[in-house]
Amino acid sequence: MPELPEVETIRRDLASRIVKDKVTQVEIRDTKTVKNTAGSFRTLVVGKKVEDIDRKGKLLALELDSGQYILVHLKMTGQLIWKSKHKIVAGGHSFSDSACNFSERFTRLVLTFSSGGKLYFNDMRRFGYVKVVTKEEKEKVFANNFGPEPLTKEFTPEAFGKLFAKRTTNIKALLLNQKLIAGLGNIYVDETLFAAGIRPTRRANTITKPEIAKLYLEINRIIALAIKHRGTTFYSFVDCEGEKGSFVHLLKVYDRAGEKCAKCGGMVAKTRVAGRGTHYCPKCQK
DNA sequence: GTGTTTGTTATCAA
DNA sequence: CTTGATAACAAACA
Repeated sequence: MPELPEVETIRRDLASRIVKDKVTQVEIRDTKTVKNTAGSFRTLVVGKKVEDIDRKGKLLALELDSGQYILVHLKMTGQLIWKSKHKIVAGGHSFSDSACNFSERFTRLVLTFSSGGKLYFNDMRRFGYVKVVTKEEKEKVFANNFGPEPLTKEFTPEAFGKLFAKRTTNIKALLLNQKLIAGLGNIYVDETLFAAGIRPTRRANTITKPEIAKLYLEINRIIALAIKHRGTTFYSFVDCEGEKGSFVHLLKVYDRAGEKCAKCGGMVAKTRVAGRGTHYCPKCQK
């Protein structure tokens, strides 16, 4: 499940590899993945150079030298894998580094670049998508669909605190809402609530000022730490070289139901909150 | 065959 | 208009 730290890892790695490179070929293997018609996607992308890669929350935006953007959302099982020229064996369907777990079984789209490298969009579940949009559309999506993002100057304690005042929804649903805070998903919501000692079921307007302050700090701390560890690999997340993220080893509650709580030695519980599997310590989290 | 996994949106209700 | 709650989607795996 790529959340902010995973998508940021991909953004950084991919930018160092494909910025200033030009798309020479587009291979659409699954038309559902591409939100434009196949013909227009090809026309809008082939011959264009990637100028930069932007991101908001979990959404990537590849800026083209045409001024347009390729929006890329990985949803649950999407992957962006880069194979430079020297890693591609002639024919393009097998790779010199076969030890890595790359498979084209779920490849939905392949972009070939001037450098000879190829970018693979893999997505087992087919929730993810790519979509070419104008600069105006990209800016509208970034502005309207996302609240402030952790670790940015828009994410202030004041802005964060305001979210709680009149809301009666549970804190977990609030943190998962991308329009309120950009980038958190199921894993990091469970982890930040554990770190802050708050139960996922607590109503937002019952969270105290000190708890909000603590949660604010923990969100920034955990997201920064997870980026440093190149994200969490659960099912299918890998970076653009096919490598797993190591934050999975630092998870305190996610997928640890029945194990000992790292703080109190009690047992981590699992329930369902906001329609999602939810992990927490009944003793530490009030 | 069944239940489980989750990011996002549609839909309906209040 | 805002907010909230829930289902639905997709597909593989145990």
